[in-house]
Parts: sequence; C-alpha cells; structure tokens
Amino acid sequence: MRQSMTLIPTLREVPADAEIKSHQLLLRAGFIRQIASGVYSYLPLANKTLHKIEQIIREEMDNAGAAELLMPAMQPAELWQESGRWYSYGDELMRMRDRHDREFALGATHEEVITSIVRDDVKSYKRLPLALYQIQTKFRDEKRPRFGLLRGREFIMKDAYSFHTNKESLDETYNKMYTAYTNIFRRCGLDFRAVLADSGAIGGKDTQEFMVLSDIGEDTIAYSDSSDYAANIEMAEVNIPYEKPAEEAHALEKVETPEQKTIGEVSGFLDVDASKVIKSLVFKADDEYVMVLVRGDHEANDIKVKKVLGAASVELADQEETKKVLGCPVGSIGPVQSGQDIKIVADYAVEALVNAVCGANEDGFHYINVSPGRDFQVDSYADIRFIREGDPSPDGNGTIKFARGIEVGHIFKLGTTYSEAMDGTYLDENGKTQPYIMGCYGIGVSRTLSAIAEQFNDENGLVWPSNIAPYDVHLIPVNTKDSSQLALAEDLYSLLKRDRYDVLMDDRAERPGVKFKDSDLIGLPVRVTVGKKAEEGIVEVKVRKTGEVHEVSKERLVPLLGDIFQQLAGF
RNA sequence: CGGGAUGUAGCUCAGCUUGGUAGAGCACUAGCAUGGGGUGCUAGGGGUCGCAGGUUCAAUUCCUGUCAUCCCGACCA
Repeated sequence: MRQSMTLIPTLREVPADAEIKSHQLLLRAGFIRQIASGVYSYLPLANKTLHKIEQIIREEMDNAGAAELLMPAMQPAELWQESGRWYSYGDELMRMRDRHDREFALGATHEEVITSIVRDDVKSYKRLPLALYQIQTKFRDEKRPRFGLLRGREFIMKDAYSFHTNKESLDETYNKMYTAYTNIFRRCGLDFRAVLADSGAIGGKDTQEFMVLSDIGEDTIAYSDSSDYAANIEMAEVNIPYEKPAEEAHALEKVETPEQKTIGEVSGFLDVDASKVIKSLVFKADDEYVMVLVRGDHEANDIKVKKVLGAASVELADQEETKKVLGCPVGSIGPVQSGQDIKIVADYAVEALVNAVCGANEDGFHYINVSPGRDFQVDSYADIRFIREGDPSPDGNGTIKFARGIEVGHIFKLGTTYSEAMDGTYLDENGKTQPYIMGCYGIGVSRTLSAIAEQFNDENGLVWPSNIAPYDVHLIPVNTKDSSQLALAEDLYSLLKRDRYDVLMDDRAERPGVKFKDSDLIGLPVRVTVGKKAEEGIVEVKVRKTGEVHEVSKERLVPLLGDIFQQLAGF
C-alpha cells in the first residue's frame, strides 16, 4: 500500500483524553479515532491488525474443531426473556425498540441466540458434540468506559459455544479451547497467564481467564512464586491452618475509644496490632443483611461472601443502612452482644483470635479481650477474605505474589444453565430427552489489539510483533524528488510484494525526519530506507525492535529480510 | 451511580478574574529554498468560543440549566 493512498493520520501531540500508553499511541499513530465514549472507529492500520489477529484466531479455532458462523447483533427480547437475562442483565444490556414497538437487545453475548439456533436443528446425540464460533461486534453499555479500546461499549469479540452430551466431552473441548487460546496469545507475542476465575453473570463452574500481564490491568492476579498456580484475586483460595495462640483468654472489657473508627485508628489508640482487631462489615445479600467478620489486617472478599451465602448479589451496605440495621454508626459495630437478629459469617482467621478487639455497637466504645466462641457466636466460619501477597500458595507450593492483568480471554464450562432455561434438548441413545451440556469461550479481539499495543512500545512509538503488525515492511524513499531513489523504491515495492511481503511505502513528499518519526510511531517490524546510496543500489534495513541496521544491495535485500523475519518469529 | 475535572481551529493550549463577538504553536493550502531524524522564509484558509435560557446597550467572559468527554471509586463475560 502506498501511504498516499490510505489514511494514517498521525499526531505529534498526545491527545488530552488519552491516559494510558496504548490509547495514546493508537491515537497518535493513526490507528483509531474515538466517535463517542467507549466507541471507536478502526482506521486502516487498526483494521489490518485486527484482521491479522482474527486470522490467527480462525486458524486456531478451526484447529480446535470449531466452525465459524455469524449471528445477528440485533436480538429479539423474547430470547433474553426465555433465559431470564432480559431482567437480570441490567442496564449493561443495550435495549431498543423497532417501529412496531417490539423490543430488542443489541448482543452483549450470544448464548441465547446460539442456543435457539442449535435447539431447532440438533435434536440427536449423533450430532454432538458441536462447537461454533463467530467474530463480531458486541455491545455493552458500560457504566464507565475507559482506557480506549480496553473497555469500550462497542467492541469486537470472538465467542465460541460448544454443545455436549456428557461432561467428559465438555472437558475435552474445554481443554482444546485452552490449548487454542494459549496458541493464539502466544502467536500474538503476548506475555500472558491463564488464571482461575469467577464465572460472574454468565454462570457456570470451571472457568479460566487469560490475562495479559500489565500494570494498567484492571484485574489482580495472585500467583505462586514456585508453582504454576495462578488465580484472579477474586477467586484465590486462602488455605492456611490458623492455630489459636497459647495465650490465656482475659475477661471481656468495654473500653472508651472516642472518635476512633477505622482499624488503623482503633489499633493505634489501643496499641494493638491490626491483626488482633476484628473488622466487622455489614453486607446486603439479596434482601438480607449479614454481618461479615475478618481480621483487621485482612480484606473481605465479596465474591467469596456471595458464594458462602449462596446469594445472587452481594454488596457492602452503606453507612445509613448499617446504622439502621445495628443502631450504631459504622466505626463501632461488632459481633458481641449485638442483640440484633443478624446472621454472622466470619473468616477462619477470626476463629483463631484470642483477646481480640471489636466494636461494641455503641458509638465511641470497643471491646477488648474478645474471644470468638466465648463472647459471640457465628453462623459459620469460611474462607471469605482476599489472599495477600506473602500468603502461602493454596496449592502448598511457594508464596503468593501479585501482578496486574488485562483479561483478554475467558473460557467457561456452562453446564445446562442455558439449555434448561431455553429448552435446548436432544434425544439420547435411549430416546430420552436431555439438555445440552454447554461451554462458552470468549476472546476480546479489540481488547487484545490494545493489550498488544500496551505491551509492545518504546519511547518512539509502537513496536508490533511481526505476526500481527499491520504491514511487514515500511519502505521509505527519503527524497521523493530524487528520481533514482524513487525508481529504486518502486522497484523494491514490486519486488517485495512479489515475495509476499506486506509493504507500506511512504511515498509522501515529506521531509525525511517526518517520515522516520512517523515510521517509528507506527512501529512496523522492518524499515527499508532508500536514500543517498540509491544510485549504487544500496538500501538501509532497520529492525524496529532491536534498532539494528544493515546496509544491503537490492539483490541481497530479500534474503536478508528472510533472515530477519525468521529471527523475529514468535515476536 | 457517587466524587473530581474539562469543553475556545484537526491537535496541544492561551484569553475569561476586571464583559466591547478571538489568539499562539503544530497541522492544512500556495510559492521559493531545503532534502537522512518532526526544515526555513513568505502569503493564506479554517472557529455559531459544547448547547439553551437569563442578566446587560453589549456575553467566549457573569448567572442558571443542560449535554458531552476524561479521571477516581463502586460496578462489570
């Protein structure tokens, strides 16, 4: 492609609205333009890159035995009403009405549509298992779109769905998808990790997320420093056998703690370690209020709380609700003699405390020498806190460290949630009606694009891995008024294209400095500069990633590029 | 949805406090020179100052409302 024939609007300055590197660079290098909050146009360079990523995905999905199809973005409300998600999905589902006032949703995901397709035409166990996928635009009315392509309201996603007659078959496909995903992200050059995850609103059990490691990631990964254990912090199990200290339990005592509300204030005021303080929180679980206890130096994990309570939704009660429920402001609540009829759930670490401190349910007072079991009873002890860095790894090997991650893929074993809700059934060998056992597998394609940009850049711009760069070679005639340079560049342009290189030729009548700066910003793997030595048939080859420079004759260019791209393979 | 901030040219911003209907740099157009790391000079084009009310002889500037965008948090396959 000649640069004069396409649209690559580079910017010298950083757009004020872009905070993170990938967003800034994708804007500056002319890949994307924002149309509305969380809504972007993919300009030609981004479009080419997306196609490269999609091609890798298609190859790997086909390898995993999945067939591509394309479903509608516009979906009738009836399907979502069948699954129940018309009511449960909330405001994130984009809804619309047609001219006859019929209701529709713009697809946020496609379990409903795929289930409706398959249930109509796959009625026999003989047709199963079956795996189908699509690459398509999804719509989610995010409360807060951010970070450019990383969290948009409209984005490109690959979503796959599988249908099975038994769990083993589901496991098999799930594992194939795991392998396919690993291959895909590896081929994209990404530094990533598969982690145990929470299944969230989609439902289902076993589920893993593929996380690109990055400081700007919105998720925290807890991983072991000496095994391959890795989990989303939401999920990471705390597996510590707490033991009660061999310490005599003193008599319970109420002490005055004026204006001491936070754990830090209380522990400082009473001169005890935060780990001796019981943190009491009130959660609203569906419609019930529950008191949750964790140690002062721990954080309650609402997802674990949700699971322990078997609730559909759990959120921290606000200060006023708490006051209403316990008759006492947030800073002084506690489990002792609460007198209120409230369910209490405590972390295992709390059970092992002796002579602890907790709120006295009276503004400005706390109890000291509190002993769980003696001074208060709980409904159950469970693992309900977030794991911390330095905790032992749940698999027993090593200690936990944290990293930040960008979720680019997620694989689920759905089970029969959707098939049962939507009557997706087949006849088994015995002629008996059975619901499909389902799996679903997603990749955020546009998010992957920006994760790559986030991971691969330097002070001069983007540095695309060779597999997914929009073009392979940036061919630059330094002076377009110099006929020998222009002639050689044209010659090489044809030559390289004949050799199946994807070439971008900067034929603009720009100054050399402008071309070089733009070239670095765009970040194609190899730059071929046709300059002063054009008359001798000599050009300069520069590798974007390493900065290494070669001067070669026209004849040696193709073999040299062959070597360079071989070296870059996998990057 | 809570908290914070910002809307002036394609981009980055100044002007507004103390009202008199707009500026800079970059980008863009033309010309001359230049031609290996964002070139120099000259001459140009481009803005209902987010939108709507209000105050005023007069509003980019003051007041009210509204919309949009970004950041933090909550939320989220």
